[in-house]
Amino acid sequence: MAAGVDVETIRYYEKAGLLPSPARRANGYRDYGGKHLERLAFIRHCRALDLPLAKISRLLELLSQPAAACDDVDRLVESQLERVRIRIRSLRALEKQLSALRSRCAGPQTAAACGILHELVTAAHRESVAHAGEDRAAAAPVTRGGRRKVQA
Amino acid sequence: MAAGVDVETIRYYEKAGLLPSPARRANGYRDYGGKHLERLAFIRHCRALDLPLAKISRLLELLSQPAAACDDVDRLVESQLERVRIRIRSLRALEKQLSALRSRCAGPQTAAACGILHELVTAAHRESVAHAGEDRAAAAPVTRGGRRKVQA
DNA sequence: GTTGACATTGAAGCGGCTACAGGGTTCCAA
DNA sequence: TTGGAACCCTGTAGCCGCTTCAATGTCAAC
Repeated sequence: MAAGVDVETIRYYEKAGLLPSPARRANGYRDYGGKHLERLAFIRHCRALDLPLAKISRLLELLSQPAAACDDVDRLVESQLERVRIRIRSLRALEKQLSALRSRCAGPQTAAACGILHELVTAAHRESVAHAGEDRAAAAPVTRGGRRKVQA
Repeated sequence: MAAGVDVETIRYYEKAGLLPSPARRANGYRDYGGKHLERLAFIRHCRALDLPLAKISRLLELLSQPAAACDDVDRLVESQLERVRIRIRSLRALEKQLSALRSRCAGPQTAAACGILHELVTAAHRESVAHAGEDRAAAAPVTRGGRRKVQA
């Protein structure tokens, strides 16, 4: 029975402690049983939901302790959902910018006349000026322990 | 003038060949000039558009060759836009799944009774069965050179 | 002179695989 | 029977775009 998962990925999970090491055949080949495959399917399903391996690990732990409380399962799903929504919002903003950018293209040009390149440069410039203003404003109240930035 | 970019990130760009090494002061400190800052701002703006460094590198190259043709600038933006749209679609599907999953939560439970965990396990199982069917179907015509999957 | 916040370098770590080198095994066909 | 393809093994390094760390140097303020 094929599991539909790349071998290297499985071995990676094994090394990472998400899958127990399977029994070996006489020749040293791994021998996966039903339990392994179910566990693997569970992992892949969770990965398809973009859960990080660390959280999946936690879920697997809970699965093996039926009496444990499951409050953080809900929290985990909730926070994952929130992450996904945030990512969608930022990608939508990105999409807007990129399609605006695309509309700057006026057909084959030289680099010097390229509307897209031109827009990228001026947008970058605008932003860097805005940043400088921000920093000047933020510098006044306290010298808080933010990460260091660069001087020119 | 602060550039709003983490120092380590800048050095990373320098090592990666995206930024030229700046002049040094007597004590060895880096001395950034206007050109550097502009170039840095350009890079950060492109990164904000989620362009990979390799593509940004290509754009910078074009910027320094005003006479070059800029056809691939358009293609680059286009393909980036396509990537973003695909990602949005898949994240929306994800959002759906996650919010369906969340609705399975019936308040504090033990792990054994947790609706979410339960759903995860059965969904994973369904999928693994579907996969097995797929593979059986795909195995018939030709043994094409796909990546190897696991046996149980 | 001592503290504290900056700067420098190089190397390692993150996540989640993916690829590759250098071998062994199994199976099928010529 | 031999040869080649297609699988398996182990171990290590690479990918991206940073981030973090350790060990050291420099500089301004108190």
